[in-house]
Parts: sequence; C-alpha cells; structure tokens
Amino acid sequence: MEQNKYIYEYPRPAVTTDCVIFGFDGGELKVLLIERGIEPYKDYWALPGGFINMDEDAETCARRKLRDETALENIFIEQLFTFSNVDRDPRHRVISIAYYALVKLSDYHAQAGTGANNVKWFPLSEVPSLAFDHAGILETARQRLKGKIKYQPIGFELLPEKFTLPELHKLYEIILGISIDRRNFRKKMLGFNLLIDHNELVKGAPNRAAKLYSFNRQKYEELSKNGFYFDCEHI
Amino acid sequence: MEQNKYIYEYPRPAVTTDCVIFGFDGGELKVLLIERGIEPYKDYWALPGGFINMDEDAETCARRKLRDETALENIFIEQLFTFSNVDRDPRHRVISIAYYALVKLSDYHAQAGTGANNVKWFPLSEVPSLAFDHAGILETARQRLKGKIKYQPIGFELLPEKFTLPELHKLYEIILGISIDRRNFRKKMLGFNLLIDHNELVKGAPNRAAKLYSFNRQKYEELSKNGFYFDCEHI
DNA sequence: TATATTTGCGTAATTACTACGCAAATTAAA
DNA sequence: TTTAATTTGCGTAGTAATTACGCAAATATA
Repeated sequence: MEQNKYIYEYPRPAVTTDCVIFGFDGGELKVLLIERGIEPYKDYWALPGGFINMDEDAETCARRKLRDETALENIFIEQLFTFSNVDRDPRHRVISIAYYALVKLSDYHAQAGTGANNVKWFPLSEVPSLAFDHAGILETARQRLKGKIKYQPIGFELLPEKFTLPELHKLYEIILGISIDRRNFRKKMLGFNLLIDHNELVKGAPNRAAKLYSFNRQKYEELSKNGFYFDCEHI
Repeated sequence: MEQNKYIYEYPRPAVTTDCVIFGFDGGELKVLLIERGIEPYKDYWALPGGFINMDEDAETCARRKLRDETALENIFIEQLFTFSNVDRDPRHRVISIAYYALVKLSDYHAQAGTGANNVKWFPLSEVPSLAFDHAGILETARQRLKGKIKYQPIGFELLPEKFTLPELHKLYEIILGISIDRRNFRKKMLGFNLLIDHNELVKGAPNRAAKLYSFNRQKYEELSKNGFYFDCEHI
C-alpha cells in the first residue's frame, strides 16, 4: 500500500475513540482493559479504542473497536467527553472522543477479539497504571456513572435480564459509594412501578431466596415521553 | 504560504469547535450567531467556531474563536457534545467538538470581533435556518441547559452580578418552560443560604422595588466539596 | 428441631413540597 | 391627597416524600 497519501492544506489532529466498559459481578465494579502490544506504552493496559474511519461516525467507530478488540456487541454505549490535551499522546496530536459502556457480565463474557491482544476485567480498586491519559478518562466515566444512575435507569444495563432487589441494591451502594437502607431502597424502586415481578425465586441461595424481577423498559420509554423522571436523588 | 504541506499516512478528519452562546435579557433566552461570509452556507447564520490549532486544546480553541468572532472573554463555557456525522459538512469530513457558554447580557454587549462578520443576538423563538447541523447543536445545548439548571447553579451565569429574586424566578420559568409558584421558588432559593442579601433595592421599578441579591459562589464551592447538592428538581 | 441469615412488609416521626392568603411597598390615576 | 393597581415578601395549612427502624417469613445448616 502506498504510504503518505493524504495531503492537507492545514495540519489536522488524528482522531480516535476510546471506551470505558463497566461490568458488575455482584460484588464490585469492573472495567475491561486490553494490553497494548505496540509502542507507545507497549505492555501497558489501556481502554479499547482506535482511529476513526472517514466513513463512520464516532459511535460507530467505538462500537467497531469494541467488537474487534473485545467481541462485545449490542451493548449500552454513550458519549462521555472529548479529550484534547495537546500532549496526551507522545507521538503526535491525537484527540479522543471517549465513550462509556455498560455490560451484563452474566450474559457476555468478553474475550479477546480479532485484535488478538490480551483482554481482562479489572476491579476498579485494582486497575494498573494505564496508557496515555486513560486513567483520567476512566475517572471521568466513573463520575458520570455515579451521577447518572441517580436520574436514569442505567443500572439495569449492568445486571442480568432477571435480577433480585438485593442485587440492585448492592449495585447502587457500590456505584454511589454509600450505604443505603435496604427496606427504603426496595420501597423506592418498587414505587416506580417499573419492575416486572416474575413470581420466581432465585435458585441456590444459602438462605431465604429472593424474588426475580426484570426492568420494564417499554413502560419506562412511554412514561419518559410524558415527563416521567426516574428520580433516585434521595434514595 | 506554501500549500498542501501536511501529509499523513492515513486520512484524518478536520476538527473544529462550535459554541452555543446563551444570553438572557430579562424576558427571553437569546443565542449569539454570526453571519457566514464564505461558502459553504454563505450568508447563513451559524454558531461561532472554527478549526482547532495543533498547539491548543478544544476549550482553548472555543474561547479563542469566541474572542475573535464575538469579542467575548472570561465567560462560563462547558463542553457539550462532539458531533461527528459523516455528512455534516458538504466539503469534507469535519468533526465538531461543541461547547455551550452562558453570558451576562448586562455586562458584556457582544459585538463583531476581528472576524468582521455580522454578529447578532437572536431570541430562541426567532432563530433563522442555520448552517451545517448547527440547529441540532443548538437544540442539544438547550436540552443540556434545561437539565443542568436543576442541579447546578448555572442560572446565575446568565444574570448580572446583582439580581432580584423575581428575575431569577423568571429565568427558571423560561429555561424550564413551566410556570413556578413565585413564593415557593423564593423559599427554595433562599433556603440554600447561598444568596447574599445586599439590603439594597433595585431602582426605577414601576411598583414595589425588589431586593438585590448576589450568588455566594465561594460558599457554594465549599459546600460542594462536602457533598452539598444544589437540588432544584422539585421547584 | 433449633439457629443463623436474609428477604419482604409495615409503621411512626421527620422533612420537604404544594397551594394558597395577605400585608407592605410603590407608582399611576382619580 | 386619596384611591386603585401592581408587585414584592412573608406566612401557614394540607399533602406527599423520606428516614429510621421493628419484625415476621423463608430457607440452608448445625
């Protein structure tokens, strides 16, 4: 392939997307990282991502890199922030449009994609030193998740289709970093009338089994149109 | 100057910033637009903005274009969203990192900067057909402002240093697009203990004069550190 | 069968929100 | 000068939401 083909009148930064992928295993929040095989930051762990193509928008690029590098598809993804520090890449000027994604760990077990790089889930408390400014991007995503879970039902994206109220409760405690009264949390969540009761108990519990629920996404969409607000500010 | 100087191995999109500048004149929300002097979209109105330099980050670029095109400096500005549709510019691939800014119309009277283009405040109800996808960017900014004013004290950025409670009340009604009980609004706002009472009345009122207040930014910053939340969700 | 543990429901006390009434201040009209 | 009209500022009662718990039901294990 011919090199140095693209010529412009003015200098242009390179543009990439990077994605912070959160997962929840019932105990703690995890983030999916890939091990870099090339310089710069060779052997460092990094967020999945890469250069944008000329015929795709940023979200399409983020989803493509996710598929190629982690084999994840059809997951919740949302634009986070665009990082544009002049020195964020030691090679040359690179601007990164960052996304964050939420994955049901139970459904998808991410593995190395065609990229053939090492892929691994890290608990947030054990994230290693990251490449580029990815530590900052991760922290921004964490704050966004913490802020957004209070007024949008995105927590369900991290749980299996059917989940129990104690699981949902634990998830909120972990993400918000506070302890929440179990009984008041239950009342609040059930009060939205957005949980479908499957009249089915979780199996294999070492004590009283919890009931299984699922989130009524369709009803939520409808209510949202009429101004409904999923308000978990005071939980 | 030599042309076609910049050569890259892979194609790169051009990167711009665009800025939605909101102002409030006591009666309605306005947005500052500039008239394009060149193709494409010659003679259309557009958001101030332009191509990013290689030695500046996106916010610096947005502030530079603001200064050059509208003579506005040192105003509230915040990243909004990055727009990356493949066809958003008819000439070539352009990605825009959009910002929104809030201006005290009383303090600064924006005028054409060195750009020498026509600059004008438009009420939101009278915005003409805009260049590129700027109508979409404006709508995104409007939604962001509406959402954010409920939990961050950004409304004050649109008012003069000293303002009255009726003015603040009107601003919230306009931005949220609802009518709010005057007396409950007053109680809520004063309840935060973040307004400094100047024991001074506004002059030239055609009836009972309202008291002047200013926002205690310093106290807000301190409270924020300790988890204080400016909650205007139920107003 | 008793024990430990967790789930699920309920209730009282407190706090916040909503919907108003009304007096005080001020200008314009009578 | 008085009256009317308008707007500001404060208060209060009724309702709804939040907080802080108590306790019985369910279930595996001892």
